Amino acid sequence: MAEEKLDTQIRREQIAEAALALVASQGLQRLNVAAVARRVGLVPSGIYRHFKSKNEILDAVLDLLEERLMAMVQAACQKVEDPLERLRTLLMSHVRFIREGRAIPRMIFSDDLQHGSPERRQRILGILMGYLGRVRQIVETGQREGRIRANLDPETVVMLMFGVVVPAGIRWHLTDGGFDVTKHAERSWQILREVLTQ
Amino acid sequence: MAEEKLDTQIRREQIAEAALALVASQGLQRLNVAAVARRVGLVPSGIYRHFKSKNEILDAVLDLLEERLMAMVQAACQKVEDPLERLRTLLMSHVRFIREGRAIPRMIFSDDLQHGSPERRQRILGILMGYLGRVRQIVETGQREGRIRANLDPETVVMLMFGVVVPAGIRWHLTDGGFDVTKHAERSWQILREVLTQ
DNA sequence: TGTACATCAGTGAACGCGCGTTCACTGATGTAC
DNA sequence: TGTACATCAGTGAACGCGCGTTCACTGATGTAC
Repeated sequence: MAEEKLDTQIRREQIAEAALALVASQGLQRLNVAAVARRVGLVPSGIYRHFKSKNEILDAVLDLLEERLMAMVQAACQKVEDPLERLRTLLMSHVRFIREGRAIPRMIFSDDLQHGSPERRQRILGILMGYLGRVRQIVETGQREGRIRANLDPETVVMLMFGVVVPAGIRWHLTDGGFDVTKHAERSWQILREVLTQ
Repeated sequence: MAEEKLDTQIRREQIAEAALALVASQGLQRLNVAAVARRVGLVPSGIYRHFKSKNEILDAVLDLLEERLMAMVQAACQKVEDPLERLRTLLMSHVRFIREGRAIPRMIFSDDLQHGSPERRQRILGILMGYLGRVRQIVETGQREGRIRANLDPETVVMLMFGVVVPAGIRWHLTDGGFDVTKHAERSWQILREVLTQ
């Protein structure tokens, strides 16, 4: 089945990526060892040469997830300077991710994950808070620079941004892509922008 | 185990309620026939006197869910007249539900459910759209009455409301109730209200 | 440069657990006479 | 009012499937001499 023997380092990456892709397209519930194995061209038991358990794979997936979330913020910050534009860019990145079926919000909201071990929930919370913290920094910078109204609670603003992305993702998935996430994000942004600046 | 023999009609209700409560407190993943049975004081196989399958139980739970969502809107409409106040009341009802651990948002967002049969996804989408439609009516009424800015897209407004509730629920669950949903909803509402009226 | 050996990724069969579901049986409840 | 019978909710044992995981074995790769 395997085309060639590969170093465990490489396989670990392949496996984590495969698992993430599976979660993205089919949800956590359908993430099973057999499917991951198939995707990397191994037999199920072969997975255990590289990971101790399915749980360990999930941890690796969470690492990937965190990496990507952070890269997203970083990219937005590098691309544009203005805080408002950064927020808008971030929003649009999320929209792109949703449309490309890349699991970011999907995992954080999954009940499955939320009911894993306390350590895992802690980890998820950490990823979420780390991300929200970075976004809050953008908001706070905007307030200091006078681009965003100073009398708004940054935390609430961040949650509102979050609230544009998540329900949109849910609806997009439920309708099999029949919900126009882009349009929704643009309209929501227009409204949010108004509140933030006015 | 059973304290007494009960009519299947009564048992069906008990079972559906028990299942809903389980989903609310522990998530869909931990919803199993044995747990439901324990909760109603039956042996697992006893469940099958009243439901053909676990899937049928899930359908009954969805019925309950729809009922409660709609009752929530209805209650808000009966309680207050002003569209803005209705929206606010609705928001606060959701907050209460989250805090009381009643599964409403939890199920609609569950990946598990979203990857059930196409019929089930259709059903969930139907429930969601039915609910959002009712909320949109409130918004549109507000616009006709001049209480809400007419140049806002009602659909987007509804999604923003949705966006206040969902992420709050997620964060509340992740932190085991350590996130102040009420405060978040109040602050969000202040901001939203500003946009809606101004 | 060639040979012997160690390492380790990959395989397939088998195990075991959780869990939904079935089935023959029990016994309480309600009805017919 | 009492007795016989039918109905049907409840039970416990057992089954079967999915799936994560283990294990003995294979064979390719790379290293030592």
